[in-house]
Amino acid sequence: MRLLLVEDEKRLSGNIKKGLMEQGFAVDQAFDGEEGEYLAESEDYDLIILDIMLPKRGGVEVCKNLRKRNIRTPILMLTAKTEDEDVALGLDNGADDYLKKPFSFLELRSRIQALLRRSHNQHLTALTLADLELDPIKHTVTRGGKNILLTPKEFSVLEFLMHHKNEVVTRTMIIEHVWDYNFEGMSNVVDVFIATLRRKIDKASKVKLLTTLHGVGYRIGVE
Amino acid sequence: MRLLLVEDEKRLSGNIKKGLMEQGFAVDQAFDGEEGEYLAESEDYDLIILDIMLPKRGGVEVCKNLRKRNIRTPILMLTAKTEDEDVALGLDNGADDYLKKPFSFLELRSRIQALLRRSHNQHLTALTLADLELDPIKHTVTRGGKNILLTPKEFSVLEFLMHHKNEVVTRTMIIEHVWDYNFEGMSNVVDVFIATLRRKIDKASKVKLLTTLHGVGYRIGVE
DNA sequence: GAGAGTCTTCATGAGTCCTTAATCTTTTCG
DNA sequence: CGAAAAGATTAAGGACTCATGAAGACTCTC
Repeated sequence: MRLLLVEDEKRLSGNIKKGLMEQGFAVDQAFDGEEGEYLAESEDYDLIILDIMLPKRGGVEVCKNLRKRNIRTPILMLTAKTEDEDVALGLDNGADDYLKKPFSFLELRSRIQALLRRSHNQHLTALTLADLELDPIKHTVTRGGKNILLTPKEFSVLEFLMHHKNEVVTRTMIIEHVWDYNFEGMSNVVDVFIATLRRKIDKASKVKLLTTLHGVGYRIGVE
Repeated sequence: MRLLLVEDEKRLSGNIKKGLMEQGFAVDQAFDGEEGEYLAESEDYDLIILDIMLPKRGGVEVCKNLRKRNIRTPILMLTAKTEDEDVALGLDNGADDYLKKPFSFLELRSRIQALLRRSHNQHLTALTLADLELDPIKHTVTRGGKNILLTPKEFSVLEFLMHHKNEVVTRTMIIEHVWDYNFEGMSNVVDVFIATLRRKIDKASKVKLLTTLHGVGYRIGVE
């Protein structure tokens, strides 16, 4: 799950990012409106968290511009208490929800999940494929009832694959959704993670779920 | 003892939370009806304090929806004096008691305790996991029959973990729930408390109940 | 306002995970 | 078939994350 956080207070931004990463989100940060808008346009996020008071370009304007260009990613606005009129303005200009500062992480999390539920409709429920099950809330994976321990990145990769079960997924798609945009190395990271996932998920079972599409990418699904 | 507080006036909500935490309750806050209902459904509380006038979804409706889904957690409604008809409506829809604003903290506390006493008589609430037992009413913890002395914070952390046994719990979740922090000052307090709990609970026993999920958080449960 | 108990921060060493790179295997296509 | 490209697999370092002891800060009680 990929998320853009546009917030200029570095300390707050860092803490939010940390909390969300613990939940398994990949988080990109922008520290002013211009940068935020640019990223929101060029990358593909599941959700945008947008502060209203921002250097260079205000949150409301960013929001408006994005909607104008037909980018429909859910937007959650952050506002200080003195910016009440801006909230209304933001909602008028295409924001989906707002949260007043200061807020707790619990609040933020439940807003995010509400928005994701509304847009994707799926990200909350357990993902299953044959006897493989991935529960994004409990953060657990089982195959045939047996618990499988995955590292955070392994979990994210698998989650992404499961969201696209029976579809072809390219390496670039995986990189773009699981890693944040700071990632530069054109390497075989993905291959390595696929290998690990195969070892942990497919090795013990006769039915192999992970298949390679030579020259294209990977696919998870029953043959 | 876990408690959900659904109240949109941030100042009032903050004060109530603070007072209740001093009494040893763990308090989660929600600031509108939607969020409150979501939390009440997904978490497991001993009591819900529910304001009637709420943004997005009124208290009466929340109450009704929860009962419809068979959630029987005791509900204490808060009402302004002008909302007399709503009180009746609320009680009809499954609320257990109400309190008129403004109220003193003493009043609130005695209502809460009355409700808790009533519900706890109906089903016993000690949390158990293998030979570990935590009694939120007596405020005691035993492992293998042996009494274990915990400080208040240690007790709260353990209680939170026990409510989510076999689930992954992130540091942020623990901080949010046990401490009255927002985001500022994420330190390694949680790590330290986990270490202490390990020493007091797991050290003497062969079966270790507390496990670390690297990069994610902690989990209590038998492997 | 001294002292006990509790909470929080800090520093260090231990441990795990991520990434890269190098080598081996499979697939593709002339 | 055989060469070249793509993929699989493994191992090692460096980066990041945790565990824990100890010291300092705080809080309550007397």
